Amino acid sequence: MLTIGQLAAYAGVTVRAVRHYHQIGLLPEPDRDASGYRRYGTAAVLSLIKIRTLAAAGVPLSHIRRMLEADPAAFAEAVRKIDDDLRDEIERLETSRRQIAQLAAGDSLALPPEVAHYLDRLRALGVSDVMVQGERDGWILIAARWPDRVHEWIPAKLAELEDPQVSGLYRLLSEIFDSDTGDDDPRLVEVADIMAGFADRALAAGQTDFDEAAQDDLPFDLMDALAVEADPRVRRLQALMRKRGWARWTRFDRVPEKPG
Amino acid sequence: MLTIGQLAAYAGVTVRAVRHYHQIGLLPEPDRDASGYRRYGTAAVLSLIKIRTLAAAGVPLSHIRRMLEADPAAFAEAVRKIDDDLRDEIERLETSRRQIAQLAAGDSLALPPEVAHYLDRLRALGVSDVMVQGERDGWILIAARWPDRVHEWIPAKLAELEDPQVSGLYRLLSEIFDSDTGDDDPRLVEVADIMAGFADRALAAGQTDFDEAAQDDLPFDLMDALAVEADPRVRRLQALMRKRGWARWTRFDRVPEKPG
DNA sequence: GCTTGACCCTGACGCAGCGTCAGGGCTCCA
DNA sequence: TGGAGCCCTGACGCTGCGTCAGGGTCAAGC
Repeated sequence: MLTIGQLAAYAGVTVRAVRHYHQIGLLPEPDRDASGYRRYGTAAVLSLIKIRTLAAAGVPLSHIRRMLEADPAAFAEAVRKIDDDLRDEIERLETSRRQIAQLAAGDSLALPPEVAHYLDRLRALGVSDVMVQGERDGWILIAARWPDRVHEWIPAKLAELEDPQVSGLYRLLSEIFDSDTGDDDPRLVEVADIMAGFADRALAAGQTDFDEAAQDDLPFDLMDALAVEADPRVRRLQALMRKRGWARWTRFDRVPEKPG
Repeated sequence: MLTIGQLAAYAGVTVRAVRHYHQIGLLPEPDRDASGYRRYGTAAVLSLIKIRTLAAAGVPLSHIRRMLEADPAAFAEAVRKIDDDLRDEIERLETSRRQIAQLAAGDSLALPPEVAHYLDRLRALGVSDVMVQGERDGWILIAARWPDRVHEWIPAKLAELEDPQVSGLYRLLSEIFDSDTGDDDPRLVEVADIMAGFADRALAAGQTDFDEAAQDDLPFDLMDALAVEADPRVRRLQALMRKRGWARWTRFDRVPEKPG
């Protein structure tokens, strides 16, 4: 006859676990000896080993109870379900691991790798760190809203960067935001003119690279707010754009709003 | 400005989760509007998306807090550790899954597949179901004690079964246990003579197939008890073996005890 | 102006599977 | 005879929220 400590050691579990199994009725309470100690026989050892085996495989204790008293067919069925759950869980963890791996580089926290590449390209074109960080935050908002569509949009954005006018615009914005001027900086008007030009041309070409998904205004509202928080002169830019017939600021070079 | 519901929906978490993050200080409490509702800005959206990304990867919330305020080097280090943990966890689950797969067949619950094969061989030799089940339970005890060594011992046991005397002994035992005789069944003496013969020969040949590991008596004590519980006539067999100089019953054909 | 439904608030308990005291008794060995 | 190392019960703690309970608020339609 074994004590609870010997039983637990034999089965490779803790004493506390055995008592827990008693408490929830998974393992029957054995008889006590003269001093009130629990004493276990072989049946308990075998049961406990089976319980440990299933529990180690991640089977919930409530299922284990049912499995141990089930007939072979029901048992096999339960095993199949557990195996399916395990497969799903492994898959989930592997997905997490891939995301975590990308996350190692600072930029890609919560961002797919294509976006990180796009940000690198911006940096290479001479866009300032502050602006790249703003772009990154914007893409985090986009990726959270349309995680599956980012990989469609990024190539178009990368292609746009090949246009010297576009990259020039980004650099010009960088310079403005890096400088300490006020709302009266004349370069703001210059920027608005360029941007309105892009937007007009895109509209004429029927170009809608953020397409129907962009019906949802919220992400763009947030991005506008983000931009204003990053630099208050953006508010002036928004006003200038409105005067030129464009409602939002962040969406201007993505999907044109109907002028008005 | 977003309400808590809008914020949660945007980040893909529940409202309750957001409130929980406030409670543990992971996400700062925002300002309230006139009616006491929480109102969130873009910073909260970005934070929450990052938190969700890390949490979905299984990072404990307590770590997330530290990570979000860590410098890039410490962050990268933390990410590496998380990745290691994920790898270990995946490994563990895959091991579980392999065990679970074996467990689909009734016999192999808590048993390695070689043992299941050994049990099948016993059945094929005409050993009764009851005896095979007894053997199975014995091997569960063995496998729990020396999980790494079972695969060394099983081939020797399989080889022994090739000896017609051994398989004959198993069948004889099967017949006895299947019949309804008492302690005076003369076949018990026959069995004891055969077993003692095996034990003597094994001792002479210096054969110790359970070797030093078997210093630990407990598993064999349990197996003896198991056998007695399965059939009380085993007690008679034990007595007969003792008269022939062998202390235990279940270990007789595994490692010979020093006669005494 | 009033209702209705969908939000929001705080506070509190529940869940799984034990770990970990606290405060006591038993046993065995030197 | 004393101390180490077992055993006992009872109770709280941990994670990451889900889920009431018992309220107030807001926007829309009547």
